[in-house]
Amino acid sequence: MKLKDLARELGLSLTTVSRALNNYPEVSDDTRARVKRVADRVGYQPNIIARGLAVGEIGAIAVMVPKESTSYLDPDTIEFLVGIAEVLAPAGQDILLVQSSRDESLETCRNIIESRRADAIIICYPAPVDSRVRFLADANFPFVVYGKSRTPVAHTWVDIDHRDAAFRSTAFLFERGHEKIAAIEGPVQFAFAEERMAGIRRAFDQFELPPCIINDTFCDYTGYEHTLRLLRQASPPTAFVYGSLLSAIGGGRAIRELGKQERIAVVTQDNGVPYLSPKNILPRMTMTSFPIREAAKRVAQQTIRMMDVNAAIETESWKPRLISIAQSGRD
Amino acid sequence: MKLKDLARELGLSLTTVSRALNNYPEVSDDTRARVKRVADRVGYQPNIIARGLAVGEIGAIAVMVPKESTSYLDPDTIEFLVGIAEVLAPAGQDILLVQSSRDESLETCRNIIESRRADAIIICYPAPVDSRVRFLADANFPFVVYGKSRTPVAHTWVDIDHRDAAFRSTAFLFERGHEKIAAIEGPVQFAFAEERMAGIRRAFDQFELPPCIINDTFCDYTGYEHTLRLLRQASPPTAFVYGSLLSAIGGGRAIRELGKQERIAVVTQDNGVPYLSPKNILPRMTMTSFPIREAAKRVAQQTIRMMDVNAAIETESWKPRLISIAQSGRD
DNA sequence: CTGTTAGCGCGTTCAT
DNA sequence: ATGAACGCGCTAACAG
Repeated sequence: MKLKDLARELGLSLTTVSRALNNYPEVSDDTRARVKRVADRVGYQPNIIARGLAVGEIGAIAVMVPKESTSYLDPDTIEFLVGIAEVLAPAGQDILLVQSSRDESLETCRNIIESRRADAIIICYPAPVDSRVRFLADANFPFVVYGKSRTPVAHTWVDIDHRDAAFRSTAFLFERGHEKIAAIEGPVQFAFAEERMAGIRRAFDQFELPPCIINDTFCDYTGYEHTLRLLRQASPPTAFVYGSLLSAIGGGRAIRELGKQERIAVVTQDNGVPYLSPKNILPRMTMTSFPIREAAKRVAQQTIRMMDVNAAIETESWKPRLISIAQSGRD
Repeated sequence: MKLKDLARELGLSLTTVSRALNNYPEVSDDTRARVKRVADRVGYQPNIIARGLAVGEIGAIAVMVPKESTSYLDPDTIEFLVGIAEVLAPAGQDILLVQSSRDESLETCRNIIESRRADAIIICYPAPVDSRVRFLADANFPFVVYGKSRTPVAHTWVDIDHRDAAFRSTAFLFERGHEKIAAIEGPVQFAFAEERMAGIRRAFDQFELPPCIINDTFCDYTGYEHTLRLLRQASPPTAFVYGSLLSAIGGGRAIRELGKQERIAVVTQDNGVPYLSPKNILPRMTMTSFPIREAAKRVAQQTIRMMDVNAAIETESWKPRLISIAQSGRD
């Protein structure tokens, strides 16, 4: 069923039918009513491609999430996607899920905008300096970044204040008398990892101690292995900071295995993933917490806003709550 | 940069350039080479929409996943999506992520095919009798279902043998002397839940005991609450079967809280989600295991196959492994 | 208020 | 081997 068929059935011209369906003001109310009624009855659906070609929009937004060869869509990324979907679906925008590894990300990005596969792009977890940002800004293509990068181009982004969160996490432990603290953080190829490291370093500087930071993929076994290794050292840490609950879970396992769960303090970043409840984890952990789903909603709203031709650039930084848990430690 | 621009740049006609890029046999080799070289240099990308309009294909496959009001994309669904993406991305097919609740799913489905938003549809977790199956089959639209439903229409599907897995899980416990077994299973609106219940009932029948099955959303707190409630009964179960690791995690927490982790046996279904490692869970659990990511890959391959006009209908059922863990129990 | 006409960018017959 | 012309289904100027 195409527009032409519908027009023939109604005895109207193609144009009038189109206008009636798209709520143009110049069609009479009863014509519009009649058109819509019949369209509804015969189940007419406009061909989205033809419409896209005519209007120059496709009704979809691409979400670029990182793909590393050994990795998977982690729970945080998923929660992010869920938040995006919650805003975009009611807005009638489809989501184009695009995974791309670091070195092909610019190419993928180009591909999306030149083939007009999407009307806007959301970049999730940018690199410290991300080539896509300049490219998209130059191309004047609507985009929003989830993550504060150092890319020297004005652009709209939303992020959690990772630097502040990491600083407070570390300081929290220092203030409780810990002197040997280890941080298990994410890969340096991501901006947020850099931000967290800056916060952690500041805390170490302030308490005049040399930093101990490890960077690796966030997942159970990396958290486990690094923690185990560190705890087996001659003078092991008495406290750990984890950049992700995933690593913290693995780290917690290592701590339990060594029977140290009463003597090691832990602070972790928590993104509020419902099924990764810290309640299940031992040892108990203090956390900096911000629901990534809410951040994602803001990203989506900003993206819709940026699709307006003369939208201004905005940035948003959200501070996580510190949820202090009575736990073991040196004090 | 459009085809016309490229043609002008090359001093060739639009047609020839198009044919050269699409590997038509009638263009001379050096013309083709020259065209491709220049296209590559100037970064020409065909407009996917215009191409779609001309060819009648859009280069995207819709994945319909259930959305329940209180719920989120759970880890299993995500792993499923990852598997889909692993196959579809290299095949040059985009993924259109579509969440829809049960009662609007048929409408959403219609919408997708009538507006030609996608070239094929993947249905994830069908209802026991799913209206979309008949609709898509009637419309002769390519689709594959992840999940064995009772819909009386021949169609291509891929699934894990849930009935067998659930039967073996339950029988495993009976054989170890348990007589009071409770099953925490998924919502009956999904076909897989029905399948699992059939398997569980068969085990109960075989051992001539009345079944105890609870149906609820799979998540931490439902697992927790049902388990807690049951364990506080007058004569509580000595063993639990969980349809999902998510519920099992919550259930395990309830068991630990009551200090019964040495006396309760647990069997769970495990979909091989990397970050939900059962290694972190107490009490230890026996599991029926099958990587949902692998199943998803099969689904994606089947979908690509079904996009061929005269593809035959195929069905695949995969048996999970039973991974027996030495654990507490009555024996 | 309604209809006619011209694109949107590409693939593809039909000529040459 | 190459090009001109048409159509995919729809929207948007431009008439009337």
